[in-house]
Amino acid sequence: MAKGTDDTIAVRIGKALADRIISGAIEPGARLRQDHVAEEFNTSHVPVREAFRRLEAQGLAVSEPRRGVRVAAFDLGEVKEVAEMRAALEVLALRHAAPHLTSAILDQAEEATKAGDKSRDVRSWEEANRAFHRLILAPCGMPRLLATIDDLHAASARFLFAAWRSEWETRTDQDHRAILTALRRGNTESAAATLGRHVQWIGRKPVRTASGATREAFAIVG
Amino acid sequence: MAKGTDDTIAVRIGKALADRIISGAIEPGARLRQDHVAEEFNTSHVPVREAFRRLEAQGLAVSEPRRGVRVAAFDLGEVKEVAEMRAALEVLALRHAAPHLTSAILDQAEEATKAGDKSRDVRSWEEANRAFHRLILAPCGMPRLLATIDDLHAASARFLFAAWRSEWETRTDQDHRAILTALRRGNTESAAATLGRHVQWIGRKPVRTASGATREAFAIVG
DNA sequence: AAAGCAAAAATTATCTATAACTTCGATCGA
DNA sequence: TCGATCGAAGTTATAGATAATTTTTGCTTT
Repeated sequence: MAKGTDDTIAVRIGKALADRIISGAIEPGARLRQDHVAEEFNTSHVPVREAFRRLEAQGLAVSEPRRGVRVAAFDLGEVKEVAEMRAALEVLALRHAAPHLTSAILDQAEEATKAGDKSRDVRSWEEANRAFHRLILAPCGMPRLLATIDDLHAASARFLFAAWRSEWETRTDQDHRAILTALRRGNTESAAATLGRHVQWIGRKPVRTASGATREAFAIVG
Repeated sequence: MAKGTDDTIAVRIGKALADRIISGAIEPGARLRQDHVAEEFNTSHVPVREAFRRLEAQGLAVSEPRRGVRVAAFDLGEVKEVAEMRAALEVLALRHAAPHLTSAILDQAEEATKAGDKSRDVRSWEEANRAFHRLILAPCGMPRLLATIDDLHAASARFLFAAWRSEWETRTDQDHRAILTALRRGNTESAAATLGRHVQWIGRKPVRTASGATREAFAIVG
């Protein structure tokens, strides 16, 4: 992944912090102190503050005036919300992308699906899954829509990593295959319907908490 | 409208600039120079830069590293894109809001519709229209969805003001009435379908350019 | 003239310094 | 002992200064 050595320090810090928040390296609710972050990245706090504004817009951090910014908390409600927004927007994107999909693109998407099925950890599964979605949606040529979907994918990944912190069992993704088959046949509506259902599937999984009790964890698995 | 005297200078500048960009007071493509803005608002450029990041996230400005930020340009393609995103997301919001709609809310929405029909200028029509949509969608209780819709409304308003800079003819909004009637009857699907069509209606209007020629202007009118 | 180049001016991005506000803890009084 | 108040430490927000880059301008050359 290009680390973008040419973009501004603020952007670099923003990406680094986003990565940590998504991966769960920083806990929801944790305070992000500008001087500390600045010191870590060997900068002043000015670019750090700009990075915070970006994270805020992505919904990864929340800021209260004069009281600093913290990593955004989330709950089942937000997981559902993101799932439904993704369903609505990805279906829209797919309808516009479909006429521009080539068999080369669909082959790449199939490769991504296979890579996902082979993944032994969440992180690489998420990467493959995201690649699949991006491949079949990007040809829609709607930049604003794609940017919004990207932010939603970032949120989804966060939910996923929070629930499946370490354990992951390989599974074959039938939905992806069904979507590709429909697209190859030119049956856009069927592909869109499957995609819409697919991204709203919310996986559940019992998780041990620090106190030893078990609770249910939720995440979008698609 | 609350000017939010308690929020940070960066937020205040962001709102003020957003207002100017939306109203067309600053042309698409115009450069936003941080020192000039800072001087105008009697501040340093640090909060100005933070405001720029916000505008960037909203899609109202674009920034190139080391080369400053300019007011975002837009074309018919983006108007269509925003219209379709609004259709997808507002329909989603309405489906969730419908069970929580009270007749008090619907009465307020009807008032907003009447205010829109009476409006003699674009600005007040836009305000009434936005109020209508917000009233019937807010009860969905999905903050992320509502925030995204708000940004799309800002973009819509910009397109509208660009096309209908001054002239405006009053018109009665049958769609709004049909939506309210369906909602009062508890027919959510019918209301959603009408809303989805409604926000995708793109108005066209001949406009004289500076060079004297006429071109077509486009905007979402709903 | 037109194109290319170079120095000057303007502008962005960052750093250091300062002021204002919050938070936390200790002390005092009921 | 509990609660409130005051003060110190920590943190955020903004200002002012500096370095680096881009844009502009004017000159030179073809």
